[in-house]
Amino acid sequence: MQRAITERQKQLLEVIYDFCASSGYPPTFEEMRQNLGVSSNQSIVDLLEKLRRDGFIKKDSGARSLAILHLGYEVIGRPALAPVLGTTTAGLPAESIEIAGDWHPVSSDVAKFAEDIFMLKISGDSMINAGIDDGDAVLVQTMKEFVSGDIVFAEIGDEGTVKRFMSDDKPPYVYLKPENPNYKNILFTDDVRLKGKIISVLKDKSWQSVK
Amino acid sequence: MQRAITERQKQLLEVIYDFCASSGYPPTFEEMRQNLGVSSNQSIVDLLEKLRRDGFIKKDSGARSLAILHLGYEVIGRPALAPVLGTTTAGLPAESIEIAGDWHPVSSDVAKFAEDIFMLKISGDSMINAGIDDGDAVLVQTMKEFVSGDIVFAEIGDEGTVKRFMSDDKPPYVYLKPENPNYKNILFTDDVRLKGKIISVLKDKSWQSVK
DNA sequence: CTTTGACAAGACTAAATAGTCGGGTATATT
DNA sequence: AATATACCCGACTATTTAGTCTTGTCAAAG
Repeated sequence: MQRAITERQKQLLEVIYDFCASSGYPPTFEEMRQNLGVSSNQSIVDLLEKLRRDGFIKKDSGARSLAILHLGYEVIGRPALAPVLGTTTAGLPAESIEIAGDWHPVSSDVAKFAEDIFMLKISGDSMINAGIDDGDAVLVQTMKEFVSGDIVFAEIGDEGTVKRFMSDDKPPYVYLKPENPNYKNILFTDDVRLKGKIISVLKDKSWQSVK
Repeated sequence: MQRAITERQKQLLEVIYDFCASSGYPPTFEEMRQNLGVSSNQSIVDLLEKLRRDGFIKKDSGARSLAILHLGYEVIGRPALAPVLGTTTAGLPAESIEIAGDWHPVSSDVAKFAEDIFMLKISGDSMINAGIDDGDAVLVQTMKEFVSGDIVFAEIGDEGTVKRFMSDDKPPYVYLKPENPNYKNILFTDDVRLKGKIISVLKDKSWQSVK
């Protein structure tokens, strides 16, 4: 069960990247064959499937329907895509996260981390004093360790929410703090699972397509 | 010899852009038809030809073989660069802005505005309650009109600073408010010039290049 | 020494997709 | 009135393209 990228897979990834960079759109199987120097579709099919399985690309059905998601160890100059998982709440934890199946382009600097990054749309006003308003979007980097003061994405039961993580010497010790005086702190129970840290806040409609 | 982009052409351009942004690859004729709400291929062919003629897109033969080139009325489709102007202060307005000559890749959604966008590194803690910490970076979109509550980038004399713009009915009427109780409001004088609004906050080191 | 995974060749089929043809309307310009 | 431009319809064809099938090599792992 080898999951590290192989030399050949890396080469194909580079072929795809180079093609995109110079043409502006992704290559066909035929074009990948030529640039990789193989004569069989099956080679491409196999390699693409592995790249997809390991999260390097996304592949839909249809002509040229592939996109590079990120590169594991290399700088890539192309906007990569972060999955938009759905809408979370910055108010009362009410709404569960659902996979929206949509993708948002992120800068390639961010995309370097992208194995563990996703994007959430915020609804609610419980974090307005932290600069996160209703309608904003946040990029969440999944991680396991947090320090007091981090703004985190947490699941409470099966609901997702964004709050500030607080860890004190005195009661209530460890809790999630909404950045809005109208909301109460959320105490830590077994039901609360921290998933990641907010690394970027895209204000309101600035992240959406412009009309 | 009409060369201005028409409303319909602009709509198609937006359809293409939106499709690319969410899928990572360009749309087919069929997909463009659906998103534009027409039933004929010819409509797409015609519109594409005009967009191509006027330099908005490139079109090769083959499936999904089109790409948005650059701008006409907006920057589209490719990773753009936002100039990093330097370090501003979120503490006492102390340091003047200097061109750092550095560039940061931004997502293509942001890049649509990019003629008027720049990025600043933040030093100081005067905006911590608005979620902007020392070491963060912000994207500033230059604009001329502001509403109370906007987080703005302002020049005071020859120094740059990021604060919340406030406009009240009662004294002190119009002022810049640090989001940190340890700092005092800054009253509006002739010396204060609002330059733009913060549209994105990139937390701490998440925006830097990783090694 | 057998199995498994990565990779490849070449031929084939099914489906997606571009692109054409021959119309049409509306509006503005000359 | 005549001409040009932008835009649209619906049906049709040609081609591109993805994807499958079958077979094979090689190297590493158990």
